[in-house]
Amino acid sequence: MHNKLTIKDIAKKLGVSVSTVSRALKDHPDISEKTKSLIRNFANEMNYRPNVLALSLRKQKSNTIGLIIPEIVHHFFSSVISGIEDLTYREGYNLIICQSNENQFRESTNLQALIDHRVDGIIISMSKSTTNFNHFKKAWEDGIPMVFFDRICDAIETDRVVMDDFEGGRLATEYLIKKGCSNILHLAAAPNLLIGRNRRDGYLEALRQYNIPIREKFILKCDTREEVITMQNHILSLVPQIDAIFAVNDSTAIATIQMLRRNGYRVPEDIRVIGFGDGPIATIVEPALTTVEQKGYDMGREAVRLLLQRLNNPNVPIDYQTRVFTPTIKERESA
Amino acid sequence: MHNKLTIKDIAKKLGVSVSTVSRALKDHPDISEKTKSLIRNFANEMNYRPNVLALSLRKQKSNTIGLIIPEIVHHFFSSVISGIEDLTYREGYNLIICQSNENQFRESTNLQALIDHRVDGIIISMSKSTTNFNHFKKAWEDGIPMVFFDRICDAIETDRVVMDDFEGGRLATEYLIKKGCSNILHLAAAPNLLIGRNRRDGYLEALRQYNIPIREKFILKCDTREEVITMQNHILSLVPQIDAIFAVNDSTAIATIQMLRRNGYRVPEDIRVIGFGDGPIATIVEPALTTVEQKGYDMGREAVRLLLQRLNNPNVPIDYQTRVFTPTIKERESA
DNA sequence: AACGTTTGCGAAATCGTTTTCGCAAATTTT
DNA sequence: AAAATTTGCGAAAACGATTTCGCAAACGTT
Repeated sequence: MHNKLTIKDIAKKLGVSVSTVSRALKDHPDISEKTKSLIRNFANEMNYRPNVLALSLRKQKSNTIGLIIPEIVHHFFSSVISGIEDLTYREGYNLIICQSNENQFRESTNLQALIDHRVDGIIISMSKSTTNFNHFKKAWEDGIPMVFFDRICDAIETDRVVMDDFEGGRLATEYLIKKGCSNILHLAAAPNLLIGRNRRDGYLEALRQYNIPIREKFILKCDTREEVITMQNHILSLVPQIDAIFAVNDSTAIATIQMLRRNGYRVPEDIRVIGFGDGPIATIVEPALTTVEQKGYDMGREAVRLLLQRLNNPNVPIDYQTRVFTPTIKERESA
Repeated sequence: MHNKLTIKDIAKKLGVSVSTVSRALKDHPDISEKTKSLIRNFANEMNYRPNVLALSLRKQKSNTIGLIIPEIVHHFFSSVISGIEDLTYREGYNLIICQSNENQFRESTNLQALIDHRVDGIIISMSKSTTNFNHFKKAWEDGIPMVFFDRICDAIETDRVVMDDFEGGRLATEYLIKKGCSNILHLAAAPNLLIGRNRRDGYLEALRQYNIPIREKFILKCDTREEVITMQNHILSLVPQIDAIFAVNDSTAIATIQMLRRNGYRVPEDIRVIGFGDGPIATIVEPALTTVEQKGYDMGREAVRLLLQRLNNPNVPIDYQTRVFTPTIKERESA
């Protein structure tokens, strides 16, 4: 088994040197057409395939890029992976994927493993639990090209691909205001999450823009389906005073819609609800969820593009770039 | 940049030979404790990391396994990836992921790329459009260990991890029958997909078991949300004669439920609907979808286990194994 | 003291490529 | 016809590790 044909075997079989075979297969001008076609035909016939490992070792380039992602089973992240995979495939790169499981230790191990594998570059979204950035710093000092996306690490300077969460929060809130709402409840994420803070700040900004007073009690920490259930009574107690809800993510928004309907409220007639982060669940709920669209696939592709730009110009120093994806409102029925 | 320290550098710096360094780092008994600790300390201090590429080339083993998956953005598949990633990580393997996008040509290219990379083994779920199996046959003849999961290729003998789709189909149909239904429409997959055939056969078996006549017109090729919309009129024309629907997957089931409700039917009172393949969308729809549970994460882990079993016993011939995951009904409200 | 055995290490081959350098033979130039 | 150039190819050194083989020095045995 695994009797892989090598360039050496071909050379022996054909009575030429390995250098000649190598050159013939690469169409080097030093080799005569006659020899070239002899070698090429034989190689094709025998289905010769070069050993990528040997090649990478020799060329000091593995044509592989690494990806560290907090969680694969997650619509946004899997969309990003898909975008990354599509582009790397087209460009002839391979993709090694690691999952940090939101765990700093594992993230650090993954990073080391990728570097050990001599990947040409790394794309990362940081784990939630990461508070120490030494592993990133070390990799950065090693000079390995990195692109952060979505959950960026601001302790080091790298290329970045991010959503404009602030603008997303502002847009969502503005959308509700333009529909005539002025008492808007915000179901927010935990305050230590940058993303959540930005969305909340966008919410606040929209209120300010339209001269709507900000009320602290209209901002609730509530960012999971479960939490909606736990906080049901609290939320319902506020409902008589509000005419819209902006939830920090879709599953919270959907859970809220369902909770409201079970309690006799109509969406969007009585209360408008808007979410954040367009996934497959948004189209399933009734009424279909109006939400802020997150373009995971495109962000993935952009991350690859930034990385390749660096890989293809290894000695040209390029300023670190940050690509910002401005979200758009995906209008459906709930708001 | 990228001034990676090699074993040669260490040898030179310490005035010993490369072989000594290599052996010292691997704790070979031929090396004296004194030399060992000298070398080890230096290596640690300088943060030496072996070059995996060189190692793989020398050892003829890359410690990498390849995965070809039809679509990453898909709850079942991303669960499988997660299970695969978790176990490969724990066992010290790396994972190269390719996405065939349900495209035979790309599947074949991916396979070749993985083989070129000298992965130690490959885990695959076949693309929907694959009708020619030569690429698999060639890989099989090359002797590269393969494990198929879910969408297996029955043209070649390999290890397999499958759902018992037949039993799933039978269970789902039986469930409906026991609820008192006897005119059950089956929305089926394309006939070239084994999975779809098995689910359909399970459906037929249940009907036979309960002496319910089989009617060809109650089996429709319709396995996507879009197709439900295209075939809406056809489906609605059958509705007066039926009391239940068994859909080959969840998104079809959900699209059907919504289509039915828009047309004035109540689920499950007028028509019961059951799906297949429990994902997050099943809990979102109203009424929540009763469906056949698919354990993607566990299947992924099992695929890795089968593969490792072969990789760890390279010369022990093991009979090809097929691991069958028997599904269970996840009872919710729609059936 | 002569011989055998162990200890500790180095030289060199190997894995499969690419690439620099060199060198005959063929060809062109003078 | 001699000199200069070009053509076509091979030898060998990388890339970074492991591993077989060999060999000197130190040690133990009679």
